[in-house]
Amino acid sequence: MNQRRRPTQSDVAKAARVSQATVSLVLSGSPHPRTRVSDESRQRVLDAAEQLGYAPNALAQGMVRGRSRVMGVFTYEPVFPRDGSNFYHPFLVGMEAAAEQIAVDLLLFTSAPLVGKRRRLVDTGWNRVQIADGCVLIGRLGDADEVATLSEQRYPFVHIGRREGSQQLPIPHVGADYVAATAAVVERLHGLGHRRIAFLGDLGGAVSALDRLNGYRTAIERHGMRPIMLDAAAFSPGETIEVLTTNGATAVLLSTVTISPQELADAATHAGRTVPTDLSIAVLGESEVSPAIDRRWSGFTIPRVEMGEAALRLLDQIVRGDTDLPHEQLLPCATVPGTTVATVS
Amino acid sequence: MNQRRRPTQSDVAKAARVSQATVSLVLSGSPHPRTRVSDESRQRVLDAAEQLGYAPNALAQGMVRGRSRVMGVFTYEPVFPRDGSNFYHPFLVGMEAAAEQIAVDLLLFTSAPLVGKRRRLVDTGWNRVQIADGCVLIGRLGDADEVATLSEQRYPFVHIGRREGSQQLPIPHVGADYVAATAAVVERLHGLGHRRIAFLGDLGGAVSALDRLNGYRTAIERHGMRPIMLDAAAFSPGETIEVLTTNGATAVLLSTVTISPQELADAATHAGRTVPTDLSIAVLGESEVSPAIDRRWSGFTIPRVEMGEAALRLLDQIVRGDTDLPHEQLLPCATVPGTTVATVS
DNA sequence: CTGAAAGCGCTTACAG
DNA sequence: CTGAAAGCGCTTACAG
Repeated sequence: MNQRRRPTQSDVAKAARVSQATVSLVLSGSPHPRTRVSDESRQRVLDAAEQLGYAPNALAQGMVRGRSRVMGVFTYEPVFPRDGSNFYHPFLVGMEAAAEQIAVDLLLFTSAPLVGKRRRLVDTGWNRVQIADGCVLIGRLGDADEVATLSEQRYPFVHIGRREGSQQLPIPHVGADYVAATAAVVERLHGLGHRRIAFLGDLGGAVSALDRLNGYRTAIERHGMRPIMLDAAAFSPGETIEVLTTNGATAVLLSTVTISPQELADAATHAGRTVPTDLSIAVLGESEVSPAIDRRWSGFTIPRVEMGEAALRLLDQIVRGDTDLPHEQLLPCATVPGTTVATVS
Repeated sequence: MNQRRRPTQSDVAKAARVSQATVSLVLSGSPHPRTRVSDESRQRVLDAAEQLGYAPNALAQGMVRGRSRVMGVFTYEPVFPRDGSNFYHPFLVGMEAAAEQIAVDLLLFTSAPLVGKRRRLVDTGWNRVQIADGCVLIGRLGDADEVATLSEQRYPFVHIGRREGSQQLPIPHVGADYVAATAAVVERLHGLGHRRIAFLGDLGGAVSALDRLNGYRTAIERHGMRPIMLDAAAFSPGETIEVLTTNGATAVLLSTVTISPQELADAATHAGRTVPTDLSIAVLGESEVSPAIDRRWSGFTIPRVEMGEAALRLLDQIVRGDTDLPHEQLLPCATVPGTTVATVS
């Protein structure tokens, strides 16, 4: 009965007594078409479209234009995990803001089932990905092969988080400048009189961990200090404090998911050292696993909202075919004054 | 150079020395096709597709099938507001879980710009909406006309939150059973000996508020008690306590965004009444504005994750053309024992 | 200025 | 069993 299908350009054309092509020209033609339509025809088309409630089929437009004005967001883990942790939220805040400005919709690839703990992009999600003009990739579990495949296929994408590619196939990404931010923390501590500053981190090999380590080393060496690097995985909080004391450290930079700042502070207290009077603690950004770090911890925060925004903007430029774009965009981290660093006593 | 376009079925056909139609049949034909392909051809097609890295163009499939396996999520306010509030998050948790199971992707309509404080669905977003097979609508600011337009156009959609339509055009929705949940709270208090139970709420007229009020009244009358209904907008917390005392209320149900449970409790303390000894307080679900309610408050919570899941499931059924679906699906709220109600003293 | 035509990449009857 | 053809709704040269 009322189950009428949506009107198409042909319907409008019939009503306006023009050709379907003319309708297309009037309703969704380029602003500077090579062919013009008489004002009379144009008006008839406009009226008919209005009257029929015509709206273009975005799928058909997307197909012929090769663009859909949809940007994909692929996360290797669930975007909205059930456990209430909320790692991706800030990125999405930024992406939504940017999406509104560049007028694109965001497609979350929720159809790719989790295999093990992560989603497979290329296998299952591959043909789905192409619904979008490009894709933002987020997550720690990113697979190098998958990313390489995207590159090879010249599919436009931007990775959130620093990521090394190859000379021929660089990986466009938006990251945080951990090197500078970590160096700045060292500078700050040095300015407060600290001369024995330790680094407690996951010395495994993640890019983001290495960046922090590099920033630490550079700044330490610049001031002729001796680096004290501890692998968080090797010690319990109590042992860590012991080692710090043995090394005469008056400050420690924390870059690990193994020990929380609170655990470390508790261990210090337990050992009779007061934070920050006897030991300054600085946190090098929220960890990805437990993003919520209280603002009272001194250190820096990762500019996630800005990273989300920048990633979508960069992706948009890539999709538009802008060439000569930098493959790397590093955003500055914001210093957190906090209350856990102080002048050396 | 390497700027090769993605291979199409025609490319595969050429490589496999069959027709494009045969490729379609092999690669994305229905499980029970009316025409069969010889095993030999099939294998050649499969090999060629593999070799060329063929993946179907989901846009083209969507167009010809009239389905895209994309479900839209339309929120009248930003999904991810910058202020860090997080109203939609639980719904998205549920929708993502359901999306994975029914194998659809989620399209967030972030391209519709905010007009004033809200997005316009029909104007700007209208043709975008149709990229999706159907759409989940969430938000307090829903416009009745827009929803009516969707109904008239027979566009598949599901509203989250109870919503009355008309006889001819009912609005499919998933809500929470506030009536039953509120009645249950009254029952609980009655069981604890309370005989003068007040209701403090926004008596304005939102459906969800009326539901709670109805549940309250029904339960109150069932036990022959006298209803005590207070408009939260009319009193300060201090005055509220006064009125409650005057009315001899030993318990109060809180259903308002005007006064927070904590404010009310503080006012009670200030007036020399201890919670819950002298006054039991029950909270009738998280408010939409400040969703985080501590579990220590007795009352109930809104099953948002489940609502998100149910909404997407219902939408999927509607899209599949399931007829005779109930237009309303009410989910039970979970009781929160809490520590703010006690036996009447 | 306007219409007929080709084509985007697919699916699905319909002939051979 | 396989191919040629039509068509989904659009855009964009190309003739009149």
